[in-house]
Amino acid sequence: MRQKQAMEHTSLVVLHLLSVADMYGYEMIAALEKRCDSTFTMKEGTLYPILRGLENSGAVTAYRQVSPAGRERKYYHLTERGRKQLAEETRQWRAYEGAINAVLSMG
Amino acid sequence: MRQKQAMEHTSLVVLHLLSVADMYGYEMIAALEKRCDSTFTMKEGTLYPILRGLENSGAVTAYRQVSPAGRERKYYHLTERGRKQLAEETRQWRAYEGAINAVLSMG
DNA sequence: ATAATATACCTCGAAATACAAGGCTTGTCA
DNA sequence: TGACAAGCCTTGTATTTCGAGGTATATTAT
Repeated sequence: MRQKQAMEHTSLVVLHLLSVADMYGYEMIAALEKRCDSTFTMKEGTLYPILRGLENSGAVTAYRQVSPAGRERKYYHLTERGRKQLAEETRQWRAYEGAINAVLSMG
Repeated sequence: MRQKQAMEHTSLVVLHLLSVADMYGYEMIAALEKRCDSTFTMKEGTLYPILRGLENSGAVTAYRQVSPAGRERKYYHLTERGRKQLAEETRQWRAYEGAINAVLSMG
């Protein structure tokens, strides 16, 4: 049975995070966990393939940087193309949300 | 490529429709199309397996009835168990919606 | 010094979901 | 008669997510 916690709109969320600041994978997972009060948790097995896809499609670029602590991190940066994709996915989310709520308000 | 119109929360929507009135499959598709202004369209290949699952799990019961026009229709009726499932799925939808919007309001 | 834990990245395979594309039957209308 | 709408259904495929691993380095506890 698939988890009910399923993320479903992963790329939208990832793109939005990167519109705020460049981030690395592990950081995104922590940021999400905090921001949505553990309503869902993005799993690494979900995130990293998504990031690779976004990189391949040109929505993000990546660069490696060593933290003060000495660990290497892979930062992702949103491109102009990525911003357009974010705008489009946000629009689609609003439409989807509105449609579900329209149905739920029936009766 | 999977459609962007994906329904994702099919059972929630179906359960809610049936909380308003007993309905048959074809009718649900038309009702949804109308209610959410064609934002998404539930496909038959999606709906009928869902209905079968809900029936198997006891969330709905089904009965056949012949319309005035003479065509046979399979009506679905929401059970008490189905109402509980609807309440739970609605709660989860609200949480999910809130969490996504919390992330989108960052920055 | 050594063990354990946290940070940080990644991959593979299984399970779930939705849809396209069909099929079947009966009724209506030209 | 033929075409189309109503109405139900199934199979195969593509996609998505996640569980469960693996690897490596730095910190902390023992």
